[in-house]
Amino acid sequence: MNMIANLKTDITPEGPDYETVRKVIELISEDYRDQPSLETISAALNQSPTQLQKTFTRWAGLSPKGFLQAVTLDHAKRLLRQEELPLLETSLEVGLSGPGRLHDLFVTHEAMSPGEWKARGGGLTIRYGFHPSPFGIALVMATDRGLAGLAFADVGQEQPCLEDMTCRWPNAEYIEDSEATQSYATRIFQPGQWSADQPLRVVLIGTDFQVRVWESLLKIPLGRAVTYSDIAQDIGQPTASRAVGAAVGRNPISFVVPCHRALGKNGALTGYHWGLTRKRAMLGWEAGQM
DNA sequence: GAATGTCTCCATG
DNA sequence: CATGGAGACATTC
Repeated sequence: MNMIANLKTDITPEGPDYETVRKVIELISEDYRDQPSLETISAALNQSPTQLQKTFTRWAGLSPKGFLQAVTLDHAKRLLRQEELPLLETSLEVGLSGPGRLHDLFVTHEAMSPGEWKARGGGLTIRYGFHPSPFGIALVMATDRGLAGLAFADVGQEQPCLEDMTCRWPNAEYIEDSEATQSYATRIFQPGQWSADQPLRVVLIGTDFQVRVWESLLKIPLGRAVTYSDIAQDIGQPTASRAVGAAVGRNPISFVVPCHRALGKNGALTGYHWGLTRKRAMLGWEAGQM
């Protein structure tokens, strides 16, 4: 439990702001029919409209109104439709020089061998730590080869979140070491520190099929989105969209491997392992980074 | 648009 | 070999 005490001293204000933002997004997605005004929302959260506006904008880089805009079906469709650039064919190297990726987080990745996957994490040492993030509490997991896991939890839900992750590689050795994971957290959640010069090292641990799907996800730049069938196409199995969905859902490095940029063919968000609210939050937050 | 129902596909265990 | 899912599509309100 002392991990929670540590949170306060870590990067702020991004951590606490998310609680407010989360409630706003939740409220809006439940009552979207009534088009709740800023006043209604702030009253429900027991805050003044101006204060809410301020918190929200600090978090999102967007006004609540702009954020709402960014999370509508219309906008999602727009993200999907920008087909002028060769999207999934774009290699990381090509992306490096592309102006559209200037503000994206750059990643180099390696995949574990099938043998290593079969060992279910055996022989692997994984260090982990909880850190505040713009999307709630982030669980960061790293091997000496690089970032291996990134998960999210709401306050008080750290334990189930940790189990969700450790179950995936049951034979690994786990060491709580938030000092070791801190630099990853800082790097990932501060767009100012995203740079193409020093890409983030990432290790993909999964089945062959899953790894191919995750590699495909890594090619989606900030401000774009693809459908599950696009990905199926990209990995050469055009009819496997449903299996792709399952694989996307098992992505162990959420956010860094941008599974939130995978949408249904009609632009609907369709699902997210760490909660649809978080998926909305990520898409909205990213809209504010562009 | 949203909600509901049906059909199909394929990785996973 | 059974299973079921973060899909796709059609139909209806």
